[in-house]
Amino acid sequence: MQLEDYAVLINDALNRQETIVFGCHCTIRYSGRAESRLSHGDRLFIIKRDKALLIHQPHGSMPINYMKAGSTHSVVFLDGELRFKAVNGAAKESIEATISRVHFFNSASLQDGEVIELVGSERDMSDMLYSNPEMIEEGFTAASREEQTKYGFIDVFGTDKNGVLTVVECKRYGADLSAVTQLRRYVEKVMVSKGITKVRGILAAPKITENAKKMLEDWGFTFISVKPPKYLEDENKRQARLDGF
Amino acid sequence: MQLEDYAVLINDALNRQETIVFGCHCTIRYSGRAESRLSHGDRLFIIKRDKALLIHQPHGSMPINYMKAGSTHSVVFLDGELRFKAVNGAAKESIEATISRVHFFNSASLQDGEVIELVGSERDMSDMLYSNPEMIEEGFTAASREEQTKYGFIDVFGTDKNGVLTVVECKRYGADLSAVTQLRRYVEKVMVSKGITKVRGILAAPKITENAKKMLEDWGFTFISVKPPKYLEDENKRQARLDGF
DNA sequence: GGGGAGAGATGCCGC
DNA sequence: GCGGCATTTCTCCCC
Repeated sequence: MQLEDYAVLINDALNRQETIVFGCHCTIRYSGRAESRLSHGDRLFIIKRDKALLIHQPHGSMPINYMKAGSTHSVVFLDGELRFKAVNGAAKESIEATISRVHFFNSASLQDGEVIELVGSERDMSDMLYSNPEMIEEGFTAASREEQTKYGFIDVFGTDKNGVLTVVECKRYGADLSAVTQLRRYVEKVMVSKGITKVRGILAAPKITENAKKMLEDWGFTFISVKPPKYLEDENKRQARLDGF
Repeated sequence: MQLEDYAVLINDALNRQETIVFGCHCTIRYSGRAESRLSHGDRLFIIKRDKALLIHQPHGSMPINYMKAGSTHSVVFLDGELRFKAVNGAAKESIEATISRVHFFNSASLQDGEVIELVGSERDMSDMLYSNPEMIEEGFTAASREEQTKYGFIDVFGTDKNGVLTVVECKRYGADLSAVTQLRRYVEKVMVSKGITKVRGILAAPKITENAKKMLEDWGFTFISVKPPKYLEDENKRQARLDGF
């Protein structure tokens, strides 16, 4: 297979809306929101049926260059090399690659309409706390859950055992300074909206950094250690127990 | 090629540290920080030489499941299907896929030691402002740039024409509420550290949301519209000018 | 389409 | 390793 033959192969596959994968030796230039150059090396190109483009180096998790779905791709053979060009008009972005060798190539009409089911998000965490307010604090009453209240996107909003309005902010990961400032912003908004000065803030997360804890305490807020729920893990544990018998 | 033959192919390629790509019909389960399930459909599997795993649906920019570099992968043929398993981090995370058909397969020893050159980051933006303080304000004097001052990671720190201490926070994208709270946090930290009450805050970004602008003004801070630098674009423009003659 | 916030965020750099 | 923060963040949801 000659290098120029891949131009036909790629353009045909693009027209057929196939998923395209090829490994090649190339240089790459990107221009758009930022700009980048990448000198000679082996990379993996992926073009999906929705015309999303991913260019990967042979290491690392993230694409080294990419373009969103709805882009326009073309390949021409010129001066003994393939000139690949991707353009996203809406985003005013473009990628140009000069390909001097193709190591392998494949394309196929992949079909997949499935949507992933994911458990353990922050939303699941706030659902859990809303349904089990005693996990927040003894005597806590949950009033609203991740609803667009006029106070903002508050995860859980309610009153403590003393009837004090309380904002609960959930983080599925370790809480940092920005989590505290976010909570602070919500608490201040509730205070201004309600015209009151006593509003509590609770940060619920698996853990919290030292600096964030200090800032939290400076503002009189409370930290509670909560992990996001994992149904499948619970299933596995139950299964393990059953298997034990 | 029989389905079971791919087990040998994949395991051999793993041992040779090749970059592996294959399209297949499968179901996927993930368990780790969160948990997920994905029912039958066609997907693209990528395993890199550093053992990073990416699983893509035939649409969208992001992998539907993934595992970081340094994972352990294995494939066995069982009950007429391929059982793929990836494990990482002392078995804290794992992906299991049941593959009922392989549409295509490729592996190759891709080599690439190049590092991308990228222009237009926030760092480039703060460099630009530090070197050209008149872009911030007439009469501005820049004292430090993105240094680990005892006040935190302040992008540009200096004094305005009246000698008032000023914190400049850069955003390469549109500034939002969290950008304002970040600036606020730095300003407050400088005020406490220096024991003074008059510290200015300037937010430098291409644009700012309406709510963020309101909060900024409530706090007496200033917004200036600055875009991140793009050398290549400048080059192109210069080239276009030259071509015009 | 803009705004706001999460993500199995990831990756980078500094201490 | 943790911490703090940018990212060509991307994606989703809601107004």
